[in-house]
Amino acid sequence: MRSERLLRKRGERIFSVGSRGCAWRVVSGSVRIDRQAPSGEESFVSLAICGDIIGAETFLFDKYSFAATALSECVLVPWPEAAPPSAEAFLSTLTKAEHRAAEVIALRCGQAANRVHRLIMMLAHRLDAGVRDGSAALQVVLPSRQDMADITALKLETVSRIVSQLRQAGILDPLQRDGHSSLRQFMVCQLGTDAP
Amino acid sequence: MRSERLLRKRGERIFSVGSRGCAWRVVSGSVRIDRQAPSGEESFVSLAICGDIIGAETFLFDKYSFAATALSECVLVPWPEAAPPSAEAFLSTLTKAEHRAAEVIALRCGQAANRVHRLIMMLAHRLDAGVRDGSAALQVVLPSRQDMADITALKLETVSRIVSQLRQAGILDPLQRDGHSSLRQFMVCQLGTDAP
DNA sequence: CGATTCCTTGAGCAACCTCAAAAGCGGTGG
DNA sequence: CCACCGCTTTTGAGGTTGCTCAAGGAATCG
Repeated sequence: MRSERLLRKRGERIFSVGSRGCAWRVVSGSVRIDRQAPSGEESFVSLAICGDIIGAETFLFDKYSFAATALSECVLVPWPEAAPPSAEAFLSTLTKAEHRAAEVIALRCGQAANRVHRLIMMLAHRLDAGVRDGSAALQVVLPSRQDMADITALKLETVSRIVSQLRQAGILDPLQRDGHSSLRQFMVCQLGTDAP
Repeated sequence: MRSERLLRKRGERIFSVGSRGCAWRVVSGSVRIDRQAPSGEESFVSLAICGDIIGAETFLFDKYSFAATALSECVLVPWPEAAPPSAEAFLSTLTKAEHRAAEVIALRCGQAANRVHRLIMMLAHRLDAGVRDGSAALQVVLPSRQDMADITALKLETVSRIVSQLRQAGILDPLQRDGHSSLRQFMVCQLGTDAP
């Protein structure tokens, strides 16, 4: 087994525009993809979560044309895992990326509270609780408020207010860590993404 | 020469979710891509303009997974033109689509006036004036106000107001057609996309 | 335990939305 | 040709939402 598995902490750079490297599959955590404006500043483009492929453009250019940064602690493995990718694998990647892009676009429609709620639902993942209590609990590690703002095209103060609202509404339940309630890690206590 | 060339008027459907067909290259005009929500209603996903490929997912599923509608009168040709597409051609399509997605996402950032202005600049194309006056004039046929609103995540009244502003500011110059100034067809009289 | 960075909360305001009415455009048929 | 219809666009007035600016509190790291 190759040990090329990559681990990045929240906020760490995974790759930058123009550097060399391979494509990766996101095994856990979440990643933001940015493009670089001619001026050099980066702006949010897309989101990658568990199962998504990032950096596929390296097969064509062998340099990354986007930048990738960890939104939460995340694990990546080189892609494709073994043999050179089939045309089908490529197409599957293409269509998956298109669907993800569609979801990301949708995150910028509608009321702020809904947008943030939908983003959180996208990031949340089933918690295989080990316990057999049948309740399909969801857990989520939130990105920084600034990252959430970049994704939803809101301001960080607005996102902060909405996360507070969701907490008060009982939709988000902060995990307890040595007495403190975490600002990042939550249990998600409502299934629908359609808020008022 | 095959006559499979497709011509669609403004507002006409090009293909729908679930129907069979091939991929197309947009030769002229502009196209909106929508996805279908589980509820059945369609929501804007992406934009295709001159040179873009749409419906590439048919190579994998042979059914369209998005819907496409003409934003302005447009011409399409089957893709790939002749031989089965190479892996490179696929990848090129993938990365082009990613770049387009990046631009579309950016159309939902910042102030309304800037967003609309940037959209118009994306849609505008160089007018080979036939005349040798050297001025690289730009021309654009605008989509309906509602379509522009869907793309920029604004409301149609807001888009209408901003188009009026741009007209008054001399950035858009309505083409004259038998005495009337067109609401759709404009000369673009400013190069930068960075408004105040 | 500072120092730094991130997050929260408040107050006031501008931008954008909503609702509504009227005008413009395009087609159809008398 | 004109009258009429439906649809799109424009424009106005007023209300909300989300932004800006600012300050204080919580978390993280050396």
